[in-house]
Amino acid sequence: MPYDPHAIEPKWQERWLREKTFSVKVDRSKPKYYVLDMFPYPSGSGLHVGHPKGYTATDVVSRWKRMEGFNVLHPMGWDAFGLPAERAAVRENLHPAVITKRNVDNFRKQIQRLGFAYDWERELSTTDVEYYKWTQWIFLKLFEKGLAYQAEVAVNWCPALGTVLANEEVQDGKYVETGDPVEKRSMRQWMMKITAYAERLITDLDGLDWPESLKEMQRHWIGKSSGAEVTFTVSGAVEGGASGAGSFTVFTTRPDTLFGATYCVLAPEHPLVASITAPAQRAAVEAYVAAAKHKAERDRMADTKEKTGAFTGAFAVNPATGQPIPIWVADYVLWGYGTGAIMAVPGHDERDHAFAKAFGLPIVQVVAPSPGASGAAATCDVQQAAFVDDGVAVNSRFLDGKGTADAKAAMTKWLEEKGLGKERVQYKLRDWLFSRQRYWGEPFPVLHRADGTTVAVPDDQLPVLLPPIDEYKPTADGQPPLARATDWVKTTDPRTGQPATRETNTMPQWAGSCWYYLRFIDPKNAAAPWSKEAENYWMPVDLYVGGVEHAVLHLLYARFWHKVLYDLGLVTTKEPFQKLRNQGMIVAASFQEASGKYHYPHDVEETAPGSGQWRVKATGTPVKTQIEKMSKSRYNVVNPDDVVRDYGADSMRLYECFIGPMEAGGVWQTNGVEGVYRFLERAWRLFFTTPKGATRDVPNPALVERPLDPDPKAGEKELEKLLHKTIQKVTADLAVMGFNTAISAMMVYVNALTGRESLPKALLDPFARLLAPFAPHLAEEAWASALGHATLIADAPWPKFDPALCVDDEIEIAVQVNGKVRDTIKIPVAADAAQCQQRALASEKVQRAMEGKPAKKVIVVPKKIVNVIC
RNA sequence: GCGAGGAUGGCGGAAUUGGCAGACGCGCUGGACUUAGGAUCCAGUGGGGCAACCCGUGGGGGUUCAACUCCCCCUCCUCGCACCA
Repeated sequence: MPYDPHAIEPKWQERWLREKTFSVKVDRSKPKYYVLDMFPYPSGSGLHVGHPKGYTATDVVSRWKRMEGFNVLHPMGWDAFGLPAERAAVRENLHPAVITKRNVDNFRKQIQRLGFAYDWERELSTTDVEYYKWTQWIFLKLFEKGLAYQAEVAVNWCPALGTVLANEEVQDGKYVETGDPVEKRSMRQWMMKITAYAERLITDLDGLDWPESLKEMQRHWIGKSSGAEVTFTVSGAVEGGASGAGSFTVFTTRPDTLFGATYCVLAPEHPLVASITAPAQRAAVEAYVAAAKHKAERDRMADTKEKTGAFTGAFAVNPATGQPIPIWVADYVLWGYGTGAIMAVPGHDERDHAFAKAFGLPIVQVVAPSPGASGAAATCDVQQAAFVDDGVAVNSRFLDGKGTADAKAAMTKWLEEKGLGKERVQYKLRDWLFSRQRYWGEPFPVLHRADGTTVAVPDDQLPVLLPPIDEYKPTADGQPPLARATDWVKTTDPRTGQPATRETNTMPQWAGSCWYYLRFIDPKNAAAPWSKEAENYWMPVDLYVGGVEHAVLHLLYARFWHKVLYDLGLVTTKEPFQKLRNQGMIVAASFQEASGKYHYPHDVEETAPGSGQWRVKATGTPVKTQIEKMSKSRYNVVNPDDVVRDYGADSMRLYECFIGPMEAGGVWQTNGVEGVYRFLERAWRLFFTTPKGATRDVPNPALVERPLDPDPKAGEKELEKLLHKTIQKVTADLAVMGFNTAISAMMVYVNALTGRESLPKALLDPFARLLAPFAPHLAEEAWASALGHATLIADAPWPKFDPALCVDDEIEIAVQVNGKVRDTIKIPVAADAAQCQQRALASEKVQRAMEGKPAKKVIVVPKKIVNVIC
């Protein structure tokens, strides 16, 4: 029986588990390496081949680092709170914990089948009481610092579900999953003051080894902009008599254009709107504000082309010109950003320009193109289009002639001197809405006392357990599910004996994932979330791998909590994840009829090989093929269990690596799995053979314990060089996670060894170790049964290469004539330029290409190329 | 609209960062072994041409002895963000 993954894989997996091979402890005698996967949400549908792409990458790295002598921490756990389990609980009438356990067991089994080197002793779930106890504890740290607070905020409320929804879950005023209508409602919610950390969340990005695009996304999300705030007083001289009381402040990044501010706009939610609106305008303004209220914020942002608004009848004084300018209400000004009010400079802002055009407001030019400008930056007709580039101030009295940067500074200084404004930095980032009206999440460890104050549950009474309830639905009067546990809700404050009620909101799913990487370093600690010793040794995470979909939310929330913990002296690193890489998404072909109906890949066939035309096998209906994201509804999900069943875990792992660069994603193709499977078979046959008539493989008799044959004709010295080059290549590729090219190099090596009559073990022993991080089961089997080692290859040292053996004595270089390759010549690697030139010119092909003309110039790049110019 | 990334054989992808484009794998073609092959092994495989050669890295221009790689312009694709003042 040839290579049979099923005969060897379970055996080694059991042994790794039994011997706790990958369980690690703090060991100061070794350098540490902490490799972390973004832990999964254990869904009911199980793993698909996309998950293990990242897991395989981290596993290869952790096995390699381990062989390099590092003490490698590589844990796995479950981000298991969340809505899907709660919905399934309602559907199946089971407790969400039961559903969760079922899903976790399934995920664990699926993951273990792939032979990952996880320290399963550290497994955790965010739903474990011993885990969420500490999530609550950390929450209280934030609460005590004033970073967790309650506020009335506008939320997306879905009456049908009885819960608030995240912005991403709402589209066109409907819940994306069910289509139930969603309305805006003002509710008391828990908020996290992440905005207090905005500046540090931006600056500390600089020191991180993360994809630049991802850092950029976070910077944009935080959205820092510098400018000034300017105070406008409402002028009393209004026709119809709106009282001139009040003033408002605007934020602008272009204080230099203040002279061009020809009107102001308040957001519909701005409190001043009601008080300044003139009687004659009242009906129109109120109608406009009411209409704006009904538009979801997302919709409001969606149609940016049509500008709408209403004139309040009031005027403000432009502090620079002293002139009254009208105050409008318009929904293009957002209440949630800046001050909810703007000064409009239609000459130099596209939105203001569009609005001014729509309502016939004056447009004034206050910036002219710089003298040296060209192209778009040089043309300027502000009546036609806003000029938004930097330039030179005009029509701006004391600013005239100043460049934009100077003008900004001068105007800001002027405003400060007059007490009319000041410099200001503004962030797009808003505080984090931290509560959900759901059951399956961490209860807030707080008590609302009868006197209206909210206090922390004392540390020694943590955890606040999720109470059992009869139904996982909101109450009839719209309270969250936890309100059903009336005995639990009603309690007393242990410090004062005062009656109190418990919080019925729960924390969002992000809470548990904000600190799991810290629990992994000391998961069984009952006295503290983690020990100082463990934190000191293991942190920070050296390599964190996950999907880009967490680019902002999870990674920003976790960084925020980490910084709070840092300020509290609970962690010693400013940032949790030093190096981060994204794995690409795996997609697959799907097959769809013209009617839109999808078919499984095994239900369709190609009309003729290579035709690219496909049809349904049973009916002959033509289907179109397309490459799409894997999803159940598209019938194109590939389950890793099936791949393991057909080809084994090692092939699955290898294909995940070989499909392309790790961060690039790729198309899943069964043929590709067959390709790596064949490679493993060839590798296997170097170590084992099946004797005639035998059912079991025996060590390959060609494997011999002897020194390499020095005779060049034997070719073994050449193979030794190839071995060292392969070690060099694979090692270098691992360092940059270039798994696909590392495997390619190993394929070349195996192809070179294949078919040889005699195989000195010196050529195979290091190769088995190279292969071990990628195909650990096969490597262990070869290591033990064919090479005769008693210890695990997982503990073997990583092979070293001899740089001297990585260079050839003689190399082939190309010879060009006038830039075209005409010949290749073999020269000693040490040949100098003169020798190269001489050898090149001696070539017959080169001579012919030169057509008898003399060489005008010869460029020689040693070890690379010779180019003869004639 | 803004930002980032990308475009290389029939397909997935390589290319030491300016030095023989297409490593490796899939697919395909031919052959060997076979009762058989959808197993295995060997050979071939960017396009054109009998050939010498010519043409080829999305398109156009440029720099250079030499460009997938650097510069300018354009097209298309993917992913973010999107009235953020």
